[in-house]
Amino acid sequence: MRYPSWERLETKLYQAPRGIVDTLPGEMAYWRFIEQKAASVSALYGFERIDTPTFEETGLFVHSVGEETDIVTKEMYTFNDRSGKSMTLRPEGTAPVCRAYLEHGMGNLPQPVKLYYLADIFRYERPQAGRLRQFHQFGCETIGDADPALDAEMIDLAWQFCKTLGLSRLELKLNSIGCKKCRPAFIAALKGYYQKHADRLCRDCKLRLERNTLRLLDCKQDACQPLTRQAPRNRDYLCPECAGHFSHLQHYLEILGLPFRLEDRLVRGLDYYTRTVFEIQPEGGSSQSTIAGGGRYDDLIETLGGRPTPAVGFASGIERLILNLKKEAVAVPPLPAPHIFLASLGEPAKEKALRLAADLRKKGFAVLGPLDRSLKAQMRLANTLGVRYTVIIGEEEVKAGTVQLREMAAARQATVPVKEIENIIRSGDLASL
RNA sequence: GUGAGUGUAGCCCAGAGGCCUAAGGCGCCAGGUUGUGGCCCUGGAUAUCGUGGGUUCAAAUCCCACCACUCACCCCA
Repeated sequence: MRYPSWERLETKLYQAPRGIVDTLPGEMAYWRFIEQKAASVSALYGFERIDTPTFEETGLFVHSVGEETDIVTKEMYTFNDRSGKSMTLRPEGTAPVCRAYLEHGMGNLPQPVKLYYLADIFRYERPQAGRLRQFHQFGCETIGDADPALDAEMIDLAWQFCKTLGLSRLELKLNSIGCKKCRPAFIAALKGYYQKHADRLCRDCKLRLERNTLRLLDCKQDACQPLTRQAPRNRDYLCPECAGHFSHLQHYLEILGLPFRLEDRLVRGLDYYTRTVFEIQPEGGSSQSTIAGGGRYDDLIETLGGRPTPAVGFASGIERLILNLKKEAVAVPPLPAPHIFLASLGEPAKEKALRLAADLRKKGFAVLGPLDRSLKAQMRLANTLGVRYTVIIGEEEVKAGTVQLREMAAARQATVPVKEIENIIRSGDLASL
C-alpha cells in the first residue's frame, strides 16, 4: 500500500466500493414512490411482506440457482464466518424465500402462500448502465399451486406494477421452457441442430453448446442470428402437460388483456425455472435493460428438501425502474419538506424560539431553526429550503408574547400571539389577518 | 473476465509543454446601514489538476502503471 505523502496518511479519502453506491436525499423520492407502489400493488393481489437475511449459507444458492450458472460460478460475494462456514450475500431473492417457506413450515398454511420482498441483492459483476454490484429488487412469490391462473396473476401483477409507476412503453415477452420431463428432448434436438452448424458458431456459442445449451438461443452475435432463427423451438417440444399449461396461461393473459409476445428465444439464467418464463423490458431495450423477470419454478422447493411444491415468481430491479422513470420523465410525488422555519434575533429570542420549536414539533409540524445568523441570512435559508411559513421572533415579540408569522410564497406577514400559531397555520387563515 | 473512452473545486466545465501561485458558470458563505427571503450588485471560501512513477531546464498538459467512473461484450434486475 502506498500513500501520497505523510499528511495523507491520516486523512485518506475513502470511496464506496466499486459498483456500490450511496442513495442520496435527492433520489429518495423515487425510492419511496416505488416502495410504496410495490407494497400497495402486492396487497391488491394478496401478498404479504417477508424480509429474509442479507446473507445465507452458500449452499442454498449453489443448489437452487445452479452450480453451472454465471451467478454461482463468478458473481457471488462469498466469505467464511468466524466458525469457518461459507456464507454468501444473497445474489437473488427467490431461494431465501423458499428456504424460509420450508424452515417455518409454511407448507401447512393454506396454499398458495403469497409473499413479497424488497431486498438488496449482491452480484460481483462489472458495473454498467443499470447494473450495480449491490442493487435492489422488489419480488413476489406464489408458492404451493401449479394453476396457470397463478402464472397469469403473477405476470399481471408485474405488468400492473410497472404501469402504475407511470412507465408506458413496455414490452412483455413470454415463453415456456418445459419441465424436467420434456426439456431433455428439446435440449437434445437443439444440440443436434447446432452441432451440424458448429463451424458457423461464434466462440462463446461453441462453449455454450456443451455447457449451457439453452443459452445458445440467447446469442446476440450477428453470425449466430440466422442459425438461431431456424433453430428448433422449445414450444414444439413441450409435453402435453406443459403445452396445456402454456396454452391456458396464454388464454388467461388474453382475458386479462395483457399484450404479451411469444419469444422463442427467451431463456433465463437461473437453473430452477420450469415452464413459464417472462420478462418485461422497455420498448426497444436490449437484454440488459430488463426491468422485471420471472417464471415458474416447480422443482425448487423439492430440491431444497421439501415436498414437491410448485411455485411462480418474479423480481424487478429498482435501480432500473428509476432509470426508466427518468427516461420517460415520470414525475414522482415529492417528499414532505419542513413546514416552518423559526428565525430569531438575539439570545433571549433564540431561547424562546427553541422552546417554540419543540412545542410545534409536538404538535406535528416539521420545524427548522433557529440558527445564529443574521435575520437576512435566516430568511434566505428559509427561502431556499422552501418552507411554507417563517416565524420571526425578536426582542419586541419576546416582550409582547407574540411572533411574526410570515407566509413565504405570498409574502404575507402578521403579528400573532404565540398561542394562535397552530390554529392560523392549520386553517391557512393568515390572509384574513 | 474482455474491449473502448474518460478523470481539473460539492456540481458543470475552460485549459492541449513555460504567460496556471489554474479561468468561468451553478451551488455555498457574507455584505449592499438601523429586525426580513426570492431578482440584481459586490466580496469571500473551496482544486494534493484521480494516484504513483517517468520524460523534460520546465508537465494539469507527453509516456507508463495503478485506481475510479462511463459505455459495450458476457450475463442478469
